Amino acid sequence: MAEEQNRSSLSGRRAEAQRNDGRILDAARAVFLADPEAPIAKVAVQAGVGISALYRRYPSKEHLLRALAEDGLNRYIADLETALASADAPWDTYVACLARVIDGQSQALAQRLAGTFTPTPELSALAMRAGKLAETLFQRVRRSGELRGDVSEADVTLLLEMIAFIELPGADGGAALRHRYLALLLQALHAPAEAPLPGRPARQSDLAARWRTAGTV
Amino acid sequence: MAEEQNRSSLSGRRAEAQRNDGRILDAARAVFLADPEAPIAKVAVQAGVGISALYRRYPSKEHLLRALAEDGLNRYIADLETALASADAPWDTYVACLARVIDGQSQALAQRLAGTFTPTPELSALAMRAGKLAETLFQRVRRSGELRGDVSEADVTLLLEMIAFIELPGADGGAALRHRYLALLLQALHAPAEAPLPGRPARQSDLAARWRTAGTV
DNA sequence: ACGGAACGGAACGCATTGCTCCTCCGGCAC
DNA sequence: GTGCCGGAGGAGCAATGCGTTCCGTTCCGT
Repeated sequence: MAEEQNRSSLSGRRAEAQRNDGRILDAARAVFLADPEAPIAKVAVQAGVGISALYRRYPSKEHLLRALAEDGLNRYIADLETALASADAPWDTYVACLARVIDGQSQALAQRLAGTFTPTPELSALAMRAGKLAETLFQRVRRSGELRGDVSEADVTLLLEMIAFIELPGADGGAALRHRYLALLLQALHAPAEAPLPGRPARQSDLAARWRTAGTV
Repeated sequence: MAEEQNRSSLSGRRAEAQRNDGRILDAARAVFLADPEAPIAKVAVQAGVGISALYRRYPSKEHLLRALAEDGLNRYIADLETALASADAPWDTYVACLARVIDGQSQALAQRLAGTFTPTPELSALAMRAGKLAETLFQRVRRSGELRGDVSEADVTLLLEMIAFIELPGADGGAALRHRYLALLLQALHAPAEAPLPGRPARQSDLAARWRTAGTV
């Protein structure tokens, strides 16, 4: 049974199928970013395809969500690796990286998807890898001395999530404002501090505790 | 302490009814703050009453939501009026007021309730009144010169909403962190600015445009 | 020309939810 | 004590929305 026809040069129906592949993921990203509990039909409409085109690729809604999460994590990891590979000043690199993360909304996606599906070991591994990279990057900035001393990495994570919540109707959906408020926050995070912050820094364990609160009874 | 049962404290069934009155609103606030689309049964459970006790007071879910919104707006207005009546320095007054607003979560409540019910003229009037008060307070701070010049009132509103999104499982639900991040933001908002912010300030019309985004196509 | 891959979208069954309604309980007048 | 009545509890109903399946259609590839 030698029926290998997986050539990269596809045409006609095959080409449409391949195009749809990407369109469906893009549509899913847009739809579930706007409403994490959106019905699957909305994704199909946004992608401009029928429902069956969707089910041909993903056996269930959960599989689609998992694919989306994996995609988002990979983008996030790519941003982190770019920053880690940069030879510029740590602080400038960090600022640029955070801006890219905010733009890509990978953080927002991960956060909104939390609890809508059960993670696979593969996804957990990806998440752990991303966490390690983020920590390395953070430590580098910390050692550079340009970050105020009384904020933790978990603090920055929460602040980023916070910014990702900003959403406005309109052409850019509030992207410009997200950058604006990121810049504002970064000025406050830049050493030296005007005054110490009240309360205790957030801890990583505070963040981890949230990955289970979705639909439990 | 003597059990000061006033005239209003009626005996038996009547007393229970009156207690339930407050418990239901408190329960509704907690439940709908956690999940704006929670079923009404959840409120009943949280309040420790049956469903009929709830329907005896509010003819429908929408009425309950409206009552909750009105309650939240009134708390918000009370905070603003307290600040406006204060004789302290404008900046300090403002800081204290924002802290109270963040604590009361009235902003978060209003935001999460948006779109779940159709507002009555009375509610709109209350909202307008709150808006006027907030603007007056903001202008006073602006004239005091202690606020960096390149942020608008809508910017502050969005930043407050942003902070209100911070939510963590645990005893205080993240209240301490909300104060922490409010303090951080206020340091960045305090004049003089380290560097001008990118982008344009948010406009009131940007905010107003969101009060309709519930079920748009 | 024909087999079948990919598609669109109606239809199905299930889960959830707002609300109603019947039953029961406890205080109060007599 | 006894019967009445306001109030509470919670099962049940009807409606709605959802994920998934299924079937008829289109059109590429041979």
